[in-house]
Amino acid sequence: MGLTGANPPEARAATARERIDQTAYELFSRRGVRAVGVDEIVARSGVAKMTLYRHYPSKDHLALAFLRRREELWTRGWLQVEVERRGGPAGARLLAIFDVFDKWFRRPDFEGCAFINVLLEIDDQTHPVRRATVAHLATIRAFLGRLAGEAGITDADAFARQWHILMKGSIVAAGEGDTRAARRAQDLGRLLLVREGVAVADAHPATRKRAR
Amino acid sequence: MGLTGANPPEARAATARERIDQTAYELFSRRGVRAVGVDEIVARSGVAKMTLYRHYPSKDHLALAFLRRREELWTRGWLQVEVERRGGPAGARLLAIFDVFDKWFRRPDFEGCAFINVLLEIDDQTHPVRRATVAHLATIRAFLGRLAGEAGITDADAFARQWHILMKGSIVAAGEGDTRAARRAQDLGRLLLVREGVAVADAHPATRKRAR
DNA sequence: ACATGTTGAAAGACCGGTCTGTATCGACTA
DNA sequence: TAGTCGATACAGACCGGTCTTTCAACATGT
Repeated sequence: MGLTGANPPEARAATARERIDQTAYELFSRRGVRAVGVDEIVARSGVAKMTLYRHYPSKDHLALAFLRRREELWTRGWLQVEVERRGGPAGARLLAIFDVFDKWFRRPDFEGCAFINVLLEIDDQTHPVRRATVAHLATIRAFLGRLAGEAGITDADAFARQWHILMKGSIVAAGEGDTRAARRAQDLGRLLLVREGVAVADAHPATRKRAR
Repeated sequence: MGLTGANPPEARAATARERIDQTAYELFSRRGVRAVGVDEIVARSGVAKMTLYRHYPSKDHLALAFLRRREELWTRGWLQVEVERRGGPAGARLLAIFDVFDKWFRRPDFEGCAFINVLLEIDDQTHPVRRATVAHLATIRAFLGRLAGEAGITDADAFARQWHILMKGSIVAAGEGDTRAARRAQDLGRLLLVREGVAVADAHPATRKRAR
């Protein structure tokens, strides 16, 4: 059939597909799924339109692939790696999420959370792309639940949902232009950890509130 | 010139404009600005397209008018009224925000926060519609700052920004489908009020955490 | 009271552009 | 020679925005 060659068996196909995936990642991450047309993806990736539609039967399928890639690169490959790299007890790693966010929010090309962006731009609750964003957000919450369990918190799911509210709220605030949003959410997170009986180091002196 | 009649001087014009405004409000609130076309607004409001474009020179102007109306009806006419109606000290009214949100989140036609929705669907930071959403969100924060001042909190702006993070985070969580998001955020808010030295009533027994 | 003129609004055709998705064709290559 | 890919044109729908036609309500002159 000649489908698999000798040297680059699917290297050429992977090359074209990878160019599509990477371009879609960059554009969808920043501007959402609806606001970016396939023509722009085709033009920027230097690929034929038919090539795109041979790899993905529709734009929605490409959007789903983008969300999977976003989880792979952002959630797992960046957020979780950066947090775990900082090590320490689980409580410290939970707080470290907002250290990572702080750097993220200050990047001039801050693009926001693609899962939230896509979630809010699709009204239809049954749309598969919207459902996928909900699932990917649940993946993030599962990571939080794991850390909560490690920290000895009994109701890890409730804790993870509260922590996730802090994360999502700070991301929207950063989108509004508040570059200190991560520190504000971290301060709230510290209060929650203390209430849950998790040992927590003091805040950095510069941002520490006066002692009660 | 006959521009102003006797009985309905501009009553007919106001009727047409009001139908446009109301239809735009319903559609934009739920689906955002980009996803709704002017043709649909024209069709659903039973108005001629030219009538719309005589009142608003462009769709963006209609979007700006919608955001103003949203602040008038939602922020001032609903949220602030419902919160103030519950009365009590400022701390209790801050917590009451999440009582109001709790009812809101449980409504089957929950539509989310239009300001957040529009904010996230426009990438261009200089776009006037996007800037308007930022301003309208600041209006909400000003309300929070007023309550914080009443509660005797020194840095009312920082407090308002933290409280707003809780509100926005819970709204996104509700959009994901978490109907308990308001209670989770309220619990975090209570921790913040206590830390700030504001007297706070205990949580409702049903949702109260075991005593520390 | 009646004819006349003005005006706002509804209906809908229309314009150029963009959307997703398809079809075609030519070049290159294994 | 078969199969992939890029380039391009195209189809059909929809986008924001403009324009024309038609009609009904009103103001005015006599």
